[in-house]
Amino acid sequence: MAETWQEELRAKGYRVTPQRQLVLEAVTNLEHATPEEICTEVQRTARGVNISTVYRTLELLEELGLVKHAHLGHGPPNYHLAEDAEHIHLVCRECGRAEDADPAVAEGLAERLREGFGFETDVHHLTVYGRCRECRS
Amino acid sequence: MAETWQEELRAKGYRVTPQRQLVLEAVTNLEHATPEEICTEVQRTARGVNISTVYRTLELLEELGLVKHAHLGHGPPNYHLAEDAEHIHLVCRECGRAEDADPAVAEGLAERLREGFGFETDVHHLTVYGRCRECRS
DNA sequence: TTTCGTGCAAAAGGTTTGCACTGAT
DNA sequence: ATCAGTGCAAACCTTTTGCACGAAA
Repeated sequence: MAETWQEELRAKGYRVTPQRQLVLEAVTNLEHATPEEICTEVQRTARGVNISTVYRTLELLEELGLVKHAHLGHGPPNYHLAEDAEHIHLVCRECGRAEDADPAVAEGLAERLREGFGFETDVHHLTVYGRCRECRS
Repeated sequence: MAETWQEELRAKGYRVTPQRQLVLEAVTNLEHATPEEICTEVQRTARGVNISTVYRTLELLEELGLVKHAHLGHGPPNYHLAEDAEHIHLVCRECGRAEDADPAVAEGLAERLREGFGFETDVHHLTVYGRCRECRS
């Protein structure tokens, strides 16, 4: 970590604002959250922050590689820190809940896709649909 | 195939309508399509069909197990016949395009998830995010 | 002081719903 | 003759955009 994200922002001509710091903090604290949830969290500290600012900030932070998002089922996307431990999402089609699993379960998948399709897999965002233990019993 | 889907519909108290037949035909012909695209296809034959009918019909057909849907990135969901050959989706984060791959590339994944999590994987709906060959070069 | 970033409000998708009428049974 | 299904319009929800003001540099 040679430089902080604040320095990186400034180096690229972006400004460091309280809103941007708060959104990043919220993503850090919530771990997995929708834009709406992030906005609510931010507003606990700064009531005035607008949802459109949250969207714009998330887009920026993703561009900088600080956060990532995944699509888990129907609803809005789900944001988390890029530096969080990699994991895959198991989404249950029946109860809709998502649980995390170690990327090791997908061992071999990334290699086969790279060799067979020239496709560089983002294991971070692997989403597997199916039925969870509870719903099966 | 002991009974046709029309019989199945009637058996469950639903009615067989031209709209339902057309939507199922459209899903069959388009192979991978959004509700909007399906609607457009249906309207080539029956101009009056409304998008809300398409949504209601897709929901019904999915309930009956005739069609399935997957979420590929940002946009609207993607419907296809349930009986279509199983395949996984490779979605490129850069250009947004999706290509299909043989489920064999995910060999071992389903087994590990079942044993480790009691999770029954729906290989049909496996979506892998990453960067495609073109965008990498 | 110069722009960039923000809040606000409106627009823009995509999806759902209420209602009266139509048509499958 | 029923009442499920449909078209239509409006509501809804999430996300994007235009604009004028406020604040970071």
